[in-house]
Amino acid sequence: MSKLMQDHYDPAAIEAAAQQRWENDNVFAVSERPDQEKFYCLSMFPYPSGKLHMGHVRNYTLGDVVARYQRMQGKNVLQPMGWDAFGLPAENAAIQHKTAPAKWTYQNIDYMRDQLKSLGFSYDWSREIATCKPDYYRWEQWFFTKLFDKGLVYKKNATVNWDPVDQTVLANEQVIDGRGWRSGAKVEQKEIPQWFIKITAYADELLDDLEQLEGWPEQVKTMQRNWIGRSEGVEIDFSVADQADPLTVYTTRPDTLYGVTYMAVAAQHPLARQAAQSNPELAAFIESIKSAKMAEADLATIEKKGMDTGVRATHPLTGEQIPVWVANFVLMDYGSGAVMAVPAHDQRDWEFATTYKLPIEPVIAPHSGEGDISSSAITEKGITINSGPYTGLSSEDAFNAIAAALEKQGIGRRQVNYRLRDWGVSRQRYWGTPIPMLKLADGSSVPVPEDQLPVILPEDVVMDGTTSPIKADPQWRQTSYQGQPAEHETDTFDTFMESSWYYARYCSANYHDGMLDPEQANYWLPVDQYIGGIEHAILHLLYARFFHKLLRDAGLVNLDEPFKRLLTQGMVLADTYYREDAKGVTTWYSPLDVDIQRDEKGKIVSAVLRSDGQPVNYGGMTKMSKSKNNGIDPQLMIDKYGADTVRLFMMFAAPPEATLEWSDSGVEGAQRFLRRVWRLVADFVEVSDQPRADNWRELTTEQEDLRRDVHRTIQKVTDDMGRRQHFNTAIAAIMELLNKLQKAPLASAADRALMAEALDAVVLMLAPVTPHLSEALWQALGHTSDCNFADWPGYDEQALVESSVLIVVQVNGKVRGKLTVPADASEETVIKAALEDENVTRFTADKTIRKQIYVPGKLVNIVAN
RNA sequence: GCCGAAGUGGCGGAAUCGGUAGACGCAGCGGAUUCAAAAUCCGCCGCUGGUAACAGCGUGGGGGUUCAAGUCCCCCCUUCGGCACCA
Repeated sequence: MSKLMQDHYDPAAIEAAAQQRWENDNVFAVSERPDQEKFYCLSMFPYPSGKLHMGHVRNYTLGDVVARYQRMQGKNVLQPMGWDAFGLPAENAAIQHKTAPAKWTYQNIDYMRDQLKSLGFSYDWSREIATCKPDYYRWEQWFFTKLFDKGLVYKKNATVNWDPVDQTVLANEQVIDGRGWRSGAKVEQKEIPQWFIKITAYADELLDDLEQLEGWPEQVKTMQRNWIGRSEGVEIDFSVADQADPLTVYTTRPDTLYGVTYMAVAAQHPLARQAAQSNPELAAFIESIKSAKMAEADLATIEKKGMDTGVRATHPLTGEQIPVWVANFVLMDYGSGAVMAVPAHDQRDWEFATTYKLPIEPVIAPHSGEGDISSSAITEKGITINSGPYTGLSSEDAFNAIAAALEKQGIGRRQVNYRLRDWGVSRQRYWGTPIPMLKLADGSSVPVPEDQLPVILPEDVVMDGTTSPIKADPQWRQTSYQGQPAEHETDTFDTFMESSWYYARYCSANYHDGMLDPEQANYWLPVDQYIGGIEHAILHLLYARFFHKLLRDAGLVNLDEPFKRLLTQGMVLADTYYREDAKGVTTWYSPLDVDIQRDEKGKIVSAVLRSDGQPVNYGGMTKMSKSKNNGIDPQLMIDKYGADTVRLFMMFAAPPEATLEWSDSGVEGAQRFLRRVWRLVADFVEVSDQPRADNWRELTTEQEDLRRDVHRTIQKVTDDMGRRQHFNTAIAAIMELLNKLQKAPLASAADRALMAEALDAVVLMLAPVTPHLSEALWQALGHTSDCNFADWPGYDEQALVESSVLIVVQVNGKVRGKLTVPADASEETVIKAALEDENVTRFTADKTIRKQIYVPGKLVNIVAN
């Protein structure tokens, strides 16, 4: 008999062949088809840092599985890919390698594109975007000038976070623990003119529309709600002696107004500066706290410091004189840069008052009656005390009464406040989109006229390590505006700008007449499934949602939200191993270079470095990182096992949201399974010329059971992949079925028909995860259609019907027996049989039966004592 | 501190709506095949006791609800992620 297919699974050969066909035939390029249901599947695009890491592989495998599954559901699936190509690493690499950021970036893109192709992802490459190309960023510049015209852009001279390593300004949202989120350098304070976009104008909508996002994890929506931080309070004016302007503060607790014992202002507050002019001690103090870290995260943990300015404010209701302090925990940029302090009912104020021996005056009796003002503040609401005419009111009533009184006197206003601040988009970097603004001789700023866009960033530059090449080049800056000399803005945009609208650009990636082709954008949008790391839960996703609303208000798209369903994938971890030398210096070793030793039960007892046979310490499972040398290069794994094996392992080892622990032996197990699938098909193909039954009417009990298993598996895998997105259990179910199929006979015509049906289903169900293998096996099974677009297997309700069921019998909740009964057996019959079970009677013999619980088709519980 | 998620065999994980805890895989052990090895195949595999049938225990800890709890409620511990006194 001739060999119809190779009996050995050779991933390298079949993967290359499949990928070549897909590329040659442009299989995954799509266009709008109004008659077909569309599905837009998007994975967060990568920064082209050099090569793919496992986190990318996981993210893009998840996306590809979803895209391929939806394609097999008959949908018109768009799955694009591109490059978040601007960013600081390119500048650092350029300095290090004495090359230009552009060149480095383009080389990385070329390499990583090949890697993505070698993983078999079904992208429409005709829509590839690189954000550093003028035909992308020109529209971002254009849109910014439109926002300027609408009054949504403004410039302000503001205190900003200065990253001394990256030489750049960071938004507060981008500062983590007082350090730059990318460089890790300690952030300093600096005043620089900045461009801002008014995201706060959309705060309410960004908050309210979260409710529309039913396909988003609740956890992410909660984070965004907290980030926006809407609060309702009152703005109160405190008059200050010898000052025309009052000291204005915002509070959410006007009910505690009678408990104000001091005020606190920021170091940069005009009142503090003025007081410092005649008070050298105060000036020195202000100088000392100005250099301190000012990120909100750090404010929480720094030691609270303050000094009395000598200035006195007047209490708006009692007329009392209140000392004004300068304090290091008050931010000039947040609200008015001043707060009223109520130490009895605010923990921070309490601690500060305790430190500086300031009075603490309780004005609220808490509802619970608990709390001791000598040990901490009482923040609970209650009934007002010591509050003049407002005494005896509930906190809520006091809030309203005091707010009304202040409003009547014109010294207070009810106000909604947000934690969210406007988006500072200026960066002092070179490798970014030039901000399309011109500075005129009179110091004013105007947008670059539309016919002069794009403002092109020169790519052929030399980096000196400190100054941006466009800042260093006076020629580049010079231009004219309406016949007058003008200067280009030399700052560039925050790279979150590019990633805030790329999802929309993909819909008409090659459109030259505008930012978006609204017709194409409105066909594809919204993104039906967005997939990316949980670390983007706030910043990127909030900016992208904001940008979408801006695009909508510009008439470019017509929906409120860009991402319908969101999947946030967990990190990829690996084992860490290290040694510490005599000086306490730690060296980390790659898990690939370490051998594990186990005891007879398989428990790990020691680890040695393969090169010298000496022991190394185990440092636990942590996120793959360069610093711990535990990154596993995806390329090595693809070369060794093939893309399908890597993809299968990634999907099988953990559910998507959980962390994934890398395991070499787990990868081998994945490959073992694929070899078994291959061989089972090969064995079946050997008998493919023998007759098969053409109906399911005359099956034996064994054949019926097997067919039921096949259709149950289809049912489960369909639910797991589509609704639950638990790909690990889908794969487990397929593995389970394969174990049964391997034991099934091929002797009769019915056996062979059954196997043919089962193998078709297995190959198709695996296709989203292991597309190359499935394509090869689909052909081997005699199909001429394209596996990528084959119909997802359906299940036969008839085949699922079972004639008998297993009933668990419990006595007092403990399993004491199992019964197989006809599926249509009555409750009485089942309970009777349960009571007669030999092991059951052992536990009921000397007891009185009190109760019998019957869960149809599942369980009987006999309660006896 | 607050918010969120989680804690299950030697390991990764499963148990989807309160109904057999440990599916599937890894590791391990025993066997077959082999000159031998790899590969492959078959079997065992939560802990304790027992030849076994079976029994007791068991889902971070402690309480509770229920005929029945990994799942629900209360308290506590630990880990991870996010946030940072929000005026």
